[in-house]
Amino acid sequence: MVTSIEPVTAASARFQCETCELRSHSICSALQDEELREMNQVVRQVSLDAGQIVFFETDPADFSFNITSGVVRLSKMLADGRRQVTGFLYPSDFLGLAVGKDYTQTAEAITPVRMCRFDRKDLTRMYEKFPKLEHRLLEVACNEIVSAQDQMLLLGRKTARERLSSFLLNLLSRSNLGERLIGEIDLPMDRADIADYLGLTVETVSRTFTKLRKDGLIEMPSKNRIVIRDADDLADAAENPD
Amino acid sequence: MVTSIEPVTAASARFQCETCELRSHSICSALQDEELREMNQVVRQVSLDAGQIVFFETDPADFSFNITSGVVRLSKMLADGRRQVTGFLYPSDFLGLAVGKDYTQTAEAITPVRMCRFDRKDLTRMYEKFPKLEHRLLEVACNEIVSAQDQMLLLGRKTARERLSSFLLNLLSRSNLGERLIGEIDLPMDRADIADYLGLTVETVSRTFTKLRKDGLIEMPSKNRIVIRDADDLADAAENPD
DNA sequence: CTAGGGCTTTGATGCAGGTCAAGGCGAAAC
DNA sequence: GTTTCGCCTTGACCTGCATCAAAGCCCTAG
Repeated sequence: MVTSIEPVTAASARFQCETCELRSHSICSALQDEELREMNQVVRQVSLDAGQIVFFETDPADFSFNITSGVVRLSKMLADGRRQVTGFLYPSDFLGLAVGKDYTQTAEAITPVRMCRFDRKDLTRMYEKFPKLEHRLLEVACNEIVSAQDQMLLLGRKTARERLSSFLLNLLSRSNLGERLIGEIDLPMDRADIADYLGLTVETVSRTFTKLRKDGLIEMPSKNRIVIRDADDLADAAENPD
Repeated sequence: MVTSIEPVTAASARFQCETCELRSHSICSALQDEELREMNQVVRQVSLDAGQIVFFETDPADFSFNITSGVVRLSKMLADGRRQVTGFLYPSDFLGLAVGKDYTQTAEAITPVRMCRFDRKDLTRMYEKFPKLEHRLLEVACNEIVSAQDQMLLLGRKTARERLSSFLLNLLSRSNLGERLIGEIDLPMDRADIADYLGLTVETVSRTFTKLRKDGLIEMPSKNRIVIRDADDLADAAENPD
């Protein structure tokens, strides 16, 4: 559950959005200064500690969020405890596209997280006023569909080695938004999260990390730190069984 | 490739949309009579034979479609031929949400198919004129995201038996749009399509059909015809390993 | 500095589903 | 009717990943 909800005064909030460095990446990029100011009227800053739930998969879907810092894990569970992680959200990612009455997955902070929270009713009013916003959101939704399809291919047809390689490459491109790809990435999630994201077990994930390391494709300065020696080689590994 | 593209005269087209029985299910439900008439100016009816490609996964994404009859299979391939079927589209389904320059998957008719084809440029103009249309499309996109997540859970964590049971239940609910669930469904796709959709092999799909039949969960009057004896029992099978 | 606990890795073994190989079966062609 | 051909099913065997079990490795608390 949400720990701290700090209402933002009109003045400070306005200031914040205008100077927000994520503005060009997030859905806010659809809005002009003037329009953004209006968004500010309905946004609240929210902070979560690592491990806290943003929402649970049957909660009424009252809010949407824009991650401003930290990482959020999305997942679905079966009654017997089997879990599928459906995604990891980073700063500038939008959370809560759901169209129905309730959320269909659980969102949990895996690091300390800050985000902008919107009441979905307010957001609906914003859509009507600024169709550009809805257009942008459709764009976001389409991108999500495309990655979901990639993930289906991964889960349905790829080997453990291909899965982990694909995953690392994804993280690499996301962690360097717009910049050139430097070869080092940080893993804020633990092995169980990775396993549940890739449809594997922790043991297989661990063994596969070891193999990639022994094959010289990656280095592991620490458990949560991966250096990619050659992104092209890893891209091969991501699409060739073995 | 598209075989027959029949331009529709303004008069006949107008008539068609107004009396289209799928109107309330498709994206057209967002539009009033007057607005729909305008959509008609930019739509073309397209017919395909079974087996024909609608578009290929690297083609420029110039068109979007509304299926009016038949079934379309969506899929992605790896270089070595492994294939993941990402979905089956039925009448009233929208095809071509892609946001990028190119399609990211292949669409192929698996039965004779008819659809309404839109030039994406025209569609963009329509969005601007009728924001309701874009709103509706966002709704469609969100639904697609939700099913994609269900499919990830299926591919990542379910057993063969659970996968096939889930699949049959999905078909059951889709093939009876809005009506009560009668227990019989038609399988327009072959075993290879099902296998590639569920992340299995044809052999496993076949064996699993046999098991479900022997367990009394389904009957198979013919290869492409399935009778669901008890939807609740099948729903159990869809979420319990074994 | 040492002990404890939670992650991660590694090893040994098992099994669900893949692979390989025959048959079956129904529809279309002749 | 009978041949053929493409799909589907079944059987025998194999394997990649899961499962079960036991160390290792931090990190934190005392």
